[in-house]
Amino acid sequence: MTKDGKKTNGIVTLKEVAAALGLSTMTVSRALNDRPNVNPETKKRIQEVATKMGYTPNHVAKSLVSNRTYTIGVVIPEIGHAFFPEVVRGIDEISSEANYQIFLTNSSEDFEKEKRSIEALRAKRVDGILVSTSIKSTDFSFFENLKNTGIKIVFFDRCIYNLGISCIGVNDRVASRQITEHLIKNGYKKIAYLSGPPEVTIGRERLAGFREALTNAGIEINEDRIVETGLTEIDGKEAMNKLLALPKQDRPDAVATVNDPSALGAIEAIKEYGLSIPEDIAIVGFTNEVRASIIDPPLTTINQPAYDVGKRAAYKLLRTIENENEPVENVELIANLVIRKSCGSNS
Amino acid sequence: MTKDGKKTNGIVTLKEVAAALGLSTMTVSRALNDRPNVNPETKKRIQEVATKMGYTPNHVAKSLVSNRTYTIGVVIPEIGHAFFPEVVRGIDEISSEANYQIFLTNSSEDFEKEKRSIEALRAKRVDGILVSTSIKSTDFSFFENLKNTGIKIVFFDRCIYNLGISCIGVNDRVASRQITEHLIKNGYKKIAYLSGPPEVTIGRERLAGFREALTNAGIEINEDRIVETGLTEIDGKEAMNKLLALPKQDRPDAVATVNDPSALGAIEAIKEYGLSIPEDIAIVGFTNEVRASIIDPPLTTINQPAYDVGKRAAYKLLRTIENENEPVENVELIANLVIRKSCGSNS
DNA sequence: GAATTGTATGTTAACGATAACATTAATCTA
DNA sequence: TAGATTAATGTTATCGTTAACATACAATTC
Repeated sequence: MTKDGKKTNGIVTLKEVAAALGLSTMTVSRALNDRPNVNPETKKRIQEVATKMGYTPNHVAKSLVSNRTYTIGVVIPEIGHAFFPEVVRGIDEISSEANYQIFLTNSSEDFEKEKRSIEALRAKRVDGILVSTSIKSTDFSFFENLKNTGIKIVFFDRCIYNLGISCIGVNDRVASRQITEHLIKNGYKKIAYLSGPPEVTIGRERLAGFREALTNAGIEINEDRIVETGLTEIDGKEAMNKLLALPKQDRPDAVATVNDPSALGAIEAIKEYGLSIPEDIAIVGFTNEVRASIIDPPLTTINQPAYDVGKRAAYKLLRTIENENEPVENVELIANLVIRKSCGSNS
Repeated sequence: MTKDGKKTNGIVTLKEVAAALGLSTMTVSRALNDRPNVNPETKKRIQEVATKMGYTPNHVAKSLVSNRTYTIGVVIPEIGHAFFPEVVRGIDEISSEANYQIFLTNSSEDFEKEKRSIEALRAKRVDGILVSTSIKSTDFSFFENLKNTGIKIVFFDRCIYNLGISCIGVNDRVASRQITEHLIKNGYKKIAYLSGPPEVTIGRERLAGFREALTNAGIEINEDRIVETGLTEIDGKEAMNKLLALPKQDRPDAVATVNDPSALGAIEAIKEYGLSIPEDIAIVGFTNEVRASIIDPPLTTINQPAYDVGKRAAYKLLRTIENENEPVENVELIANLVIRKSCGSNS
């Protein structure tokens, strides 16, 4: 409290600025927000005093009036996967330009944490949410209910379809088919697949692309060579060890994987087993994360435009927020094949 | 508008729940916040109706009353550096446990963007800010003024000292000295250094550690072999090329670097120049990011406990927010030497 | 010069929630 | 059984800002 009985917690309010000037708060508000009908001289005086007093507008109060927070929530499943920080970089790029702040939450692939985070974001009245689902997000009704509360949502990378929610992803299925076709072109026949969890779109789509490639090439699919596993290095290593334990005639001569981390884990397993890449077993990844180009041998993979996914997703969400009639759409960005040595190509 | 003239934007308020029950908002508020003096039966009825109506508390309004947002701002200089996502993971871990949300902003090493972000965070009335400064954050008075506004701040990794602001970092100087000593122990004499920008603590401290090691060992410091450069791969490559262009007798037999990315860039330069590592030139990094262990040859480096830095920084900030008398402190976490092949050791 | 228009400013109510105080009815105390 | 206590609920004011309406006065119009 000051001596005249007014409270001061150090943060200057409009009212205090107004009192210092002998004006009403409304006039001060108008001046600081560049509204019309303020005497230019008054305005200048107000701005000077406001600056001198260290006034910062209180967006909490503004939000309460305007029902807009200029804040979006970003829900990612694993910040430790190099793909996601790049996506976040893209999201930040677009949203900071538009003067939105982002709440980042990391679910660590835990659906319960994901749900709690989203509840908290709702309570904080974010204007919209960008979501990449965890591998355990199997209860679609949660997102359906969420959507029915009226909050704007855009999925990215890992989407749930048929909910009337936009999705920004990559052409997973086609890219997966292409990289598999590349292995086939290089002469491999006994091609195995380290598949991601079927609960997420990327898991299903990439596996589907793999199957398409084999089927199109008339190669019979040996289900024993398709190993369902997780998305981490450790998962990849474990799954590869299972394949290496197969009888020699069943062992694959090439392996396609759901993503780079699992490919890196598989490479470790193959090396430890004493086999060489690509001579004994060829391998390809999916993501093109930072390690792909420097691993020995360099990993043939699919380049996923993570930064662009982030930009596009943020852009779509902002449009959905600001435009009542923004249509729901499914965007597939192009992920292209990056040929290195691990697949037996010599380029 | 509904037929009885009340507005509904889809989001249910306390007042609406109260009206539906024929109670006052206060009773409903008490019931939903588990306050005493509510009839257990009434409480149960209120909770049921609130759930049925899909009520979510409005934290914006709560914040206006309580003057607390349960929100912290995180300002990082480059989300593309693998170190920072790990730090963010640690921050998220602690803050989500304590029911705080984090605003993430990426300055891209741009001081102006950093300042704008911090202003925005202030306007959003975050309870505190975690900052790792950009390499261009040279105007210390900005942070001094910021601190004087009363907002709680904790620096991490890249700090500014003597401002009365806590800092959670690692023992950069000592670790840098140790890794240089390791090179000396391995018999190298003409040791060069790719130094980071002197504007950030890590740049100054690590260089100081390097100098200490040479001085302690009685090795004269050749200033031509200390190249000031940035923190990225490209910077490292450029700087290394300068060293490679020195007359042969001046060329270093070993290189220490400010961080792993610059070491990786330098490795590229050395390889392209046709020299081999560590036979012709040994090299060491600093960070122990994901690529360090899989590059050829594996990179000897300093393991920086990024995740722990994030946890400790978040913890310190929350304590500073919630405890009026929390002391200012400088915490140095221990970063330890990780010996691999690039330094000429055979372990 | 009365009526009109426009400019600069002020007043009141509202956003959604809670703190602080007020009321009512039931229960206890001596 | 009067008076005090407690439990359950309600009323009012407030957080910082802005929308909507209100006022005062100067400048313009006919």
